[in-house]
Amino acid sequence: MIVSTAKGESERLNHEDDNDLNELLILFYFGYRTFTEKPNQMIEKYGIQRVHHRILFFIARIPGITVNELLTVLEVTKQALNQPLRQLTEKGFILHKTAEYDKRYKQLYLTDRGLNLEKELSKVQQEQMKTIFTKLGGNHREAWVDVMKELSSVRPGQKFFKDLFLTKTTKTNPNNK
Amino acid sequence: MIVSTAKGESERLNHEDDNDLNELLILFYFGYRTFTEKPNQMIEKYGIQRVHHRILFFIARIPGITVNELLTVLEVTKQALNQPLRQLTEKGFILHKTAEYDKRYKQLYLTDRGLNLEKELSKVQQEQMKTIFTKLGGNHREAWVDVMKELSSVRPGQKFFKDLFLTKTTKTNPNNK
DNA sequence: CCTATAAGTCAATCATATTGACCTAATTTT
DNA sequence: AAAATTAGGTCAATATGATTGACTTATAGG
Repeated sequence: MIVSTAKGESERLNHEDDNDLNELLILFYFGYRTFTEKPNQMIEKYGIQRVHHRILFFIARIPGITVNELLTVLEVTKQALNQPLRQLTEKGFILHKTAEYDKRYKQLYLTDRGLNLEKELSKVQQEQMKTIFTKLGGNHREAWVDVMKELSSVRPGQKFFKDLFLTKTTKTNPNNK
Repeated sequence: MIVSTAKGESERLNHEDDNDLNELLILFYFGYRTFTEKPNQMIEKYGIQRVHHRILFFIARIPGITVNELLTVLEVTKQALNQPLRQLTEKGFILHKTAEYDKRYKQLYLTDRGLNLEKELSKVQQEQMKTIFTKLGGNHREAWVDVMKELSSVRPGQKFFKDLFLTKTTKTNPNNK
């Protein structure tokens, strides 16, 4: 059973009797909801949603990413990306420049407004997790991250992001052309 | 950066230089996708989706749960639950009995077919996570579960589930009436 | 010139979910 | 016994996020 404790001492629950593995779906379903709840509330007033936050997140980490690269990272179709991208542009959170090395490519960047919002959203999520890691102490952060990385690392979008990040943040020309 | 490793030895990444907290959204977004991918593929052939799996999951853990209780656990409206519930009944995965203690209540149960499917789905998810926990070793499972429980425990649906589980699995009469 | 690629768009459809209104049946309250 | 409440169901409209498929424009390159 998942039982929350008020006392710090009994923080570590009985992991033997208690079959952790029987309630994995609960941990992911509710965990994900908690993780996205605050950012969702914050962006609501701008008329944007989860998908827009994800887009801001990735453009923030790979400035100059192209449309095709972004949809490969997100593992969605261009039709799914097109509208939210246009909305973010209209609302002044992102801008795009035609690539000099190839005018077919559109490179995406955050505006100051976009940078500020993305920072706020990331900050809230980071502090929420930091609070938990601090409370639990020990190697909880490292262990949790290790497990989540194992899950993430098998995704094509994550792998593509990794490669992009390594090249785009170390070279001037985004496509090595 | 999130970088997967092939070598077991270098499994534990550098958590100091590497700012884990800067890529939390990636861990959740891709992690959740990996966790749900296999069950999604398995249930596709029955014409059911994620929401149906969640329903099967909770009925399996609280047999005899009523419709209102279930939608409180899932944190959705009755309109959102109604159709998938009907589909699961039509496809022979669940059945409902009118409660003897109050004929307004409909108690939900899995059929043998539903029980089998739910077991298969849970098994796949459990084995996927077990593989990771075994690979990483140490206290990775306990630590990961602790963190996810912290996130989950704040949700009203999780709290309600916890209470339901404690009463429904220890008493004959589901509503203590 | 031909072909491929990047980006955009239109249309139809699906899955998931919401708010709001309204209904029936059963139970509880007054 | 009548009135109010509760559990469950349903209809309609709408929103969000996504898909497949078809088609267009602009650019690049052999």
